[in-house]
Amino acid sequence: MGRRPPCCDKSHVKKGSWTAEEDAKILAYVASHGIGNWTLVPQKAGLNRCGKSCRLRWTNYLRPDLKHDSFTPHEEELILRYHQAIGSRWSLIAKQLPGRTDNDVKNHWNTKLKKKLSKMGIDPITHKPFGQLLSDYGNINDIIPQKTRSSDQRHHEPIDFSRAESSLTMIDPFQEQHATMNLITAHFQVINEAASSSTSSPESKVQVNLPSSPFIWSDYLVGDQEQECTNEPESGILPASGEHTTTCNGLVIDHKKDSLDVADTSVSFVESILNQDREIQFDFPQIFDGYSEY
DNA sequence: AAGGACACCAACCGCTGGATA
DNA sequence: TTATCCAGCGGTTGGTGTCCT
Repeated sequence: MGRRPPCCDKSHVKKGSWTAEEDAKILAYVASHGIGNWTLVPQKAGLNRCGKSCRLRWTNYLRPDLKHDSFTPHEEELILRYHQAIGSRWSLIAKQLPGRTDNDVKNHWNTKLKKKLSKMGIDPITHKPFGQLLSDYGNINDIIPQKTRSSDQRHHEPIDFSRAESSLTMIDPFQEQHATMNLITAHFQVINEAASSSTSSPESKVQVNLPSSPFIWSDYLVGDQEQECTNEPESGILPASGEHTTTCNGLVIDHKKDSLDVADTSVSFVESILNQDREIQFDFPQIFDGYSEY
C-alpha cells in the first residue's frame, strides 16, 4: 500500500496575513465546491498556502455565520461560567456561543476577561478570591505531605517540597507559590468534581454540579440571581415525567426530555465533559487513589 | 512629535486521536 | 500492522494600532 502525498511543501507556501484576493479565492472555492478536503483547496483555488492555513482562515474569519462585533455581557458571563466549570476547553465553550470561534473566545479570555478577574481580586484559574486561595494554601500544607507519601510509593522518587520551595523563593516567592497553589487547587477541583459525579444517584441523570464559588460574575452584571446549586425542582415537587428545572450559579437548568433550548444544551455539554472525566477515572483509578475524599 | 508600553487578534506551532493507504 | 496524514485543539507569537509620557 502506498502513502498519501504530503498536503503541501511547507518551505514554499506563503505565510502571514491574508490578502483580500486570497480571501476571495477561498470564498469562491467554498461557494462552488463546499467544504471538503482542505489539502486540495490551495491547488484548486489557486492559492500558494498550506491547506491547514486555508482551513484556519475559513474557520476563524471567513465563515458566513461568524460574528465580528464585540462580545456582549451575556456572552462574557457564559464564557466565565463555562471556564469556571471546565477550564480552557475553548472549542467546547465556543460551541455554546453561536457565531464565535474557539480562537475568538480564547483571545477574548486572554486579553479581557482574565484581566478583569485579576483586577477584581479573583484568580482566573480557580475563580476564587486571592485571599481565599492564600488561606487555602495555609490549610493545604496539612494535606500535601500525606498525599506526597502515597505518590512516593508509586514513583520511588520522593519529592522534596522544601527544595522546590527554596528554588521558587529565588525567583519570586509570592508569584511562584501563588502559581503552584493555583495548579494544586485547580487539580483538586477537577478531581473533586469527578469523585462527586461518580456518586450521584440515577435519578439525577441530568444533574450538573458546576463548581460553586464565592465569586459570581453575574453579581457584577445583573442583580439578584440564584447563586447556589439546587438539586430540587424549583416547585419543590418532582413530577413523574421527571421534567423540572433547577438552578446552579444562576444558570437555569431545564430537565426536559429532548429539549433543545440553551439551558438544556448547556447541561448536556457540561455533562459530556463530566462523562469524559468519569471515563478517565474508570480507566485509570490509580490517578484518583487517595484523592477521592476531596 | 517621538518612541516606548500596552492591547488586541490573526495566524502559526505543536500535539493528539482517528482515518487512511 | 504500521507509518503517515488530516482535522481539531489549546498555547504561543508577531504585527499593528492605540495610549501614555
